[in-house]
Amino acid sequence: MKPSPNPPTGLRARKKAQVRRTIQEQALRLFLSKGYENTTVEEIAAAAGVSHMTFFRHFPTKEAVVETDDYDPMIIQLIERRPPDEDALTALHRALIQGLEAVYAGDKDALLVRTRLILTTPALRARVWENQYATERLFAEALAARQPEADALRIRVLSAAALAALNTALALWVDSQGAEDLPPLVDRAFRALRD
Amino acid sequence: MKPSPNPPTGLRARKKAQVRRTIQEQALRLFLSKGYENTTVEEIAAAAGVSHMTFFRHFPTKEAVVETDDYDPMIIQLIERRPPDEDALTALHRALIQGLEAVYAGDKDALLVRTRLILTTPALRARVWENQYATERLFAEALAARQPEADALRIRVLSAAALAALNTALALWVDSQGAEDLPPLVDRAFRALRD
DNA sequence: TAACAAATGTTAGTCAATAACACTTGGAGG
DNA sequence: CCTCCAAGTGTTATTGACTAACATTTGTTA
Repeated sequence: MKPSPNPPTGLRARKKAQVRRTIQEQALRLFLSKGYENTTVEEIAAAAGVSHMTFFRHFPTKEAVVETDDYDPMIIQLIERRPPDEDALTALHRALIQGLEAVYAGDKDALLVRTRLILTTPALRARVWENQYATERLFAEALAARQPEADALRIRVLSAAALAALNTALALWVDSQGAEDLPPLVDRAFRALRD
Repeated sequence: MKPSPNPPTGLRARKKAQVRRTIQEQALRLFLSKGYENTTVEEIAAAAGVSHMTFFRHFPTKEAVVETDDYDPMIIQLIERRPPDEDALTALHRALIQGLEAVYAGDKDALLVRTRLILTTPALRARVWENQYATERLFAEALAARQPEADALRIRVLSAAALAALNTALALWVDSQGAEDLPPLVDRAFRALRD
């Protein structure tokens, strides 16, 4: 049994990753040009030069092809590293801002395009919120690890509220076509939460 | 052109309402006994003695059959009637509690069963959140009507956070099997929000 | 009671998703 | 280098949500 701490790098694995990337690119291109609902999985697969079965072997659902890479582990780490005397809401605020800066710096335009697509497509919005339900619980766990004394209801409410603040900031960012900068919007959203 | 301020009461309308009710009852019964995913629309329709087309003429999707009657208008009214000098978050808190008491008093057990079904079924959870996206905006509008001076971002964040608090309370209520009372949980959730 | 319209049924589709089975090809050991 | 295994893919068939077109039943209303 191999330890396999890092992914395989053989030709086979490279091909697989390439197919996955191609599917994702073609899907995004088609969604943006003719809309999510008007694009069939069959079309995406054809555009990527594979069969629809290959599509579903790489992505469990049509929605999954739009999903962001999972930022949760990064944010969780950032939360756990906040100073233990820091208020729970502040810790969430700072951790989210730190994580966001990293993503935002490299990806800004792509992030805007994809976020707009998601927020304007009901099926994709629903998918995102479903993910956030899980994220909320991870946040709550991370907060509990920091402060084992804390009230369970309180940290769950604050986790949910923090994600709500982030979502609102994202919505306004998309509304402004990216004219406003995202991190300041998130700051304002958290300040609104604090009264 | 008739004003039609109240629904028609003829035999036809009564039959239609009856069919709708029967479909909803049979659907809920089947969902609870064999699970949402394991129940097909065809089965529900057969149990209600209609064809699957009639099902879809009464409910746009399979998920819609579980949806609560729309409480939004009531809550909106309650928000708008809060004293104008009251803080936005407090207004949301009081309005939600008032609306909740009304629903809770009459419906408690049915509410618990249906809420549990929804929270344990991913497809239904997603549907609820999609609705809450709309509800959030209605709340924000109602708050803006009360206080035209208020910051748009702030009232949207607070609306989203209020719904997050309500959701968390509902989740804990379901977790406790209804042993805890819901209104106090909502109160605690809002207090957590206020720091 | 005749005529209209609302409600439902029948039938035939589309599309997402899954399953079963066959095929191609990279990778590891001899 | 060759062989064999398994990962990756293709083909085909099926289920289930949902839609469209058209026919049929059944209140309503004049």
